[in-house]
Amino acid sequence: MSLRYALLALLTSGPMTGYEISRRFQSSVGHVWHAPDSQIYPELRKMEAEGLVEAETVAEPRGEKRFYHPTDSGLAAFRAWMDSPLRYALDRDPAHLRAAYFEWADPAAARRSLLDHIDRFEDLRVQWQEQIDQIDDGSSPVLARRLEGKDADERRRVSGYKRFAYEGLLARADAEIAWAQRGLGLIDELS
Amino acid sequence: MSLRYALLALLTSGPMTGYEISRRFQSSVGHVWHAPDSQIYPELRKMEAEGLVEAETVAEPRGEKRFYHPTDSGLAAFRAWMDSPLRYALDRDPAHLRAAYFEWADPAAARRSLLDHIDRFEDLRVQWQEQIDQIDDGSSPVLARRLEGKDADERRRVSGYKRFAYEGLLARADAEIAWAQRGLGLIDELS
DNA sequence: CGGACCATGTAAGCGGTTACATGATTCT
DNA sequence: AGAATCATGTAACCGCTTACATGGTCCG
Repeated sequence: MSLRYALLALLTSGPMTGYEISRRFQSSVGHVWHAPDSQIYPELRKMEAEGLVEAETVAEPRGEKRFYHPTDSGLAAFRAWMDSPLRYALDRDPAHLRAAYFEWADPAAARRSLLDHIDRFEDLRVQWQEQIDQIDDGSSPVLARRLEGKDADERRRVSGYKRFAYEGLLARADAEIAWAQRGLGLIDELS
Repeated sequence: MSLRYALLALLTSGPMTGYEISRRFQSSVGHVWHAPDSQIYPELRKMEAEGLVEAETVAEPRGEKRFYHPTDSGLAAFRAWMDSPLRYALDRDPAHLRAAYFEWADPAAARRSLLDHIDRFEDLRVQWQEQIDQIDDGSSPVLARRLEGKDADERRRVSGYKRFAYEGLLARADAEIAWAQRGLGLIDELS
């Protein structure tokens, strides 16, 4: 149910075609709310049908393009969601589930699970750090558009919250890596 | 797809009736893989149909009870899962999604989101700490049954991995709380 | 001319959520 | 007698995954 809010969040940075949405989604808000194209396009249509977004057709050198933007009611829905209580997903964590029963795994396989865990979060860590660097040096196109025509205070707010979100992810990655590394030691100790 | 492995994990501690499974699930493996009764009972039937678990009917003072236990093929499936690569869920994190766009929220609502986040993880922290305490003082019935008839080395392994899993969750809770608290400061600073 | 990128999806299926439903037994 | 716990689900729905599909355009 948050997909539409993720899409609205993206569209508050400016009008975009469906394709731009799908690409920019991956490189920005998709880091906190993943969605494949096969979900994005149908959801956009539903949102259009419900009047949350609108497409404006603009003539282009060849063909024409449809630029989506949030409607007033879309912005209102987004703000209402921002002010509503959060709905958390229930805990479902395959890595910790498995770790709790490592006595049933081959020690080598248990080690592999933890090494995969470390790899995964190191990869994510790099991606998230890149996002933070882009926020800091202004090289994110979505954010740059979002900051256009804003005063210094608003810019600080907008960038500050993006940075804050990614810092949280980074801290999580560090915690996961540290945990998995402790686990490697534990396996050696116990097997 | 991990539900069945969570159920098998639970059943490796000893035979149980459906009802015992559903209760004990909540208080043990359910902490890392949540599932409601409405999912557990049908899944058990499917697993029975596929020969992963078997129920033994035992006469009781009044009526009779069906005690489920994993079959050899169930244990093999569980071990195979333990040794297979993990499948991670894609990132979908409503709290971080929202935090990244706090400039669209009323500052009071943003604060409330973060305070809810802190509450949630403090509650979870308490639950997880209780689990760790129960592991340490032997007061977890599921774990106690699991340790029956095992030698000291095996006991250390079984308890050690359970503890390790919960420690990871605890560290995560701490990180989430610290993050949200930083966020409260940030909101004050920026608004 | 061929490969990367632009552009936009459909369809089947499943895992999970939510709401609802029922009746027996044990405890106070 | 009434509440809590035992005991076991069904049904509708939906968000999401996976696999597949198609054709245009730009660049080297």
